[in-house]
Amino acid sequence: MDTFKITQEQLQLVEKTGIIFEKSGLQPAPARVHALLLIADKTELTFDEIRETLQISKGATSNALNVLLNIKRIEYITRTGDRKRYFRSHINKWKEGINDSFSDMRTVHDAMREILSQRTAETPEFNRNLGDAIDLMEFIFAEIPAIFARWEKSRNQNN
Amino acid sequence: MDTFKITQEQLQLVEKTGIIFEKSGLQPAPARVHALLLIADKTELTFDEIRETLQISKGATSNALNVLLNIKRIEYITRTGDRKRYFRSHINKWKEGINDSFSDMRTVHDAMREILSQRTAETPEFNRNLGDAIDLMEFIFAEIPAIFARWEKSRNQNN
DNA sequence: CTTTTGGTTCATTTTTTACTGAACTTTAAA
DNA sequence: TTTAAAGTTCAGTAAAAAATGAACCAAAAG
Repeated sequence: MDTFKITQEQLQLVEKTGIIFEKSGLQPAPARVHALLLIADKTELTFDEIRETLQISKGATSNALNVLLNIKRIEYITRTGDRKRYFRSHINKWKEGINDSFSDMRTVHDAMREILSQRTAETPEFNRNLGDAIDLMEFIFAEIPAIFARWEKSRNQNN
Repeated sequence: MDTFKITQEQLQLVEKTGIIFEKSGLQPAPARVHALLLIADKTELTFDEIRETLQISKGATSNALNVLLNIKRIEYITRTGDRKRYFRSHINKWKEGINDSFSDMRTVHDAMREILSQRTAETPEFNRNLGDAIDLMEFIFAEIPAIFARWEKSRNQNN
């Protein structure tokens, strides 16, 4: 196992990016693991390489990896005759990932719809504004597939 | 002050919606205050109405309202000869709000760009995938204003 | 003035979240 | 048949986030 190296700058970027991922809903350790797998020169890291690099306990490492596997932010590969798992970012499937990032918005949207359906009819202006906001969100969601398609197209032209 | 009333069902919906808002980054008390101002039949509530309805302390109420005012999720109005402030959801400015909900995505996007710029050149496939993901995000952001415009248009037609 | 209203502030406490590390499991070598 | 490697699990603890409530403040009313 050629000992994997990371620079101080990279480690700082891991912390910085980790905080951004925390804000997007990940716990601290999973956030840093995810960042590490995007930043490290080696794109496939073992449990122990992650643990040592981030200086976290086995328990925290195990938990972080399983959290990230569950939400499909990472995946792992194995090698014949090697019991270790090699974890890597799921960046090759980023398209699904981007789609997922809209799902929080969808959840809020659904909640708004339920609220509107429960509201008193005594506040027509408020209800209309709320309805408009819901409408616009729906409109945006409906447009997403077309945007993906247009992107694919503009991309093929530039190749 | 005609005592403002809320049903058990509405209160339950406040809790449920509050949890959704928590997941989108709000603290528990601000999340519930925000939900209350969307759900209550009375759309303009005073400090004490909010405090009593949600059964939270003055400190927590003060903090929650100021948090929500800062991030522009609520606003308040005053009435001549009345020292109280009447808080209400900023739903009339929901368009800006929806735009804001993309800003978390932008933050992640910017982080990804920094990561890509720092990456080793030794991993071309990984870098290309990361670059593609960044590209698609940029493409989506660029399309948003046009979507807003199309929505306005389709809306005017339906009126 | 001095009392009341409508809050704010902040030290302390409570609650929640996250991490540690030791004990355990499972598979594969030795 | 023992040892090691690669994790998992979970009780206990540490740390962080959030809420309480008493003291405070500023403006208006009495």
